[in-house]
Amino acid sequence: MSEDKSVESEAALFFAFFTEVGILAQLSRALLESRLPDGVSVAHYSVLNHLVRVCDGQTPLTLARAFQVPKNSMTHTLSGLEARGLIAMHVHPDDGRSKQVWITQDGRDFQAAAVGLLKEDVARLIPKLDTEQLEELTTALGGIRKVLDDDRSVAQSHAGPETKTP
Amino acid sequence: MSEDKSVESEAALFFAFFTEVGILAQLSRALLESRLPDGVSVAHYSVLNHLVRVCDGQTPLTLARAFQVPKNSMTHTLSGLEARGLIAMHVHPDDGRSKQVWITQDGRDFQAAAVGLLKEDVARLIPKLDTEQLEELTTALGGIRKVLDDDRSVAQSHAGPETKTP
DNA sequence: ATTATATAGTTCGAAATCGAATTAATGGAG
DNA sequence: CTCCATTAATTCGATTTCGAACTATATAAT
Repeated sequence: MSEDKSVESEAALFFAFFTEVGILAQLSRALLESRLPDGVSVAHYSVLNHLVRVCDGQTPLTLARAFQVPKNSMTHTLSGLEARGLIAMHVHPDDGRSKQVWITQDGRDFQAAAVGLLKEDVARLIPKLDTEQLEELTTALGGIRKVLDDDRSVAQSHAGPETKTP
Repeated sequence: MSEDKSVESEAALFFAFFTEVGILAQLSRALLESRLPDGVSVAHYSVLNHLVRVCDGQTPLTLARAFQVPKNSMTHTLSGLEARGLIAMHVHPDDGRSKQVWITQDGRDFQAAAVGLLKEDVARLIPKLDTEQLEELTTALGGIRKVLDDDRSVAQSHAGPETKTP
């Protein structure tokens, strides 16, 4: 094998990798979506999950950065959750411009129930997957994520200073 | 290490993996989107790319399946491309219900130019990535994709018979 | 031939997403 | 204290996405 691979083949590999990532993301997203009750989107579920598993009391902007979405998208998602009584938002005690997002008991109950919705799917799929490989892949993907994430500060002419990862 | 991992930790790994996949997909998608000219979406670009790199003359439904999107979404994407003169659609000679999608010379020119839009990004990122690892990862992800894809036929109560992968 | 069923594509309405402009609050410079 | 630049969140408008209903062709059964 030639050590000095052509730029083209490297680029092709680059695209193939991200194509595969994109397809996998779409497949898993579609599966999750099909399991969620009507009116609750993947975005809703993800935020609720984050509030339970990481922590609540964060600001909308912090959440937007954590999920790599524009802050107005997060506003929309949060207002949906608030309308359903799954979260509560209060003015931030230290900064009148900002808010704190707290999960409610209903929100916790919902999240706990939602985890079970995928139980069957996970049980069916796990035996078909190599758990050890999955672990290695997760680590490796995390590394690539970091590379891309760090690069975002560098990427020229990408105007928007908003939406940066923590 | 215990051979008999708990279901919970396996499920957690499962979620961690797909979370990582989702974040990577969003990052790469956002980068691509920021490079495309105004009015051309990632969906437009992907279809155009497919027509050049795989083949044109396929039907909208075939394309929808290839991209894992509902057929009406593909209709929308294709009409955008047609309005820009990047593709042409004709009634299928063998089936009056169906159509054939052909890329135009303008479409080919556009696709050729678009590849260059990401050249800088690829050149900047490739040195930060392990090419060999990227290759292994792509293969491994493809395997997992296949597992998920095959599983879709099994996944109970997933009503929609439409949108199946070729 | 006629009818029923299935398939390809479109239309329609609802929801999600996001860039840009807007409003409100903060914090610093003079 | 006042002004001004900055930051957090929202609102607005345009686009994308998708499920469900619809139209038209095609295929099979009788």
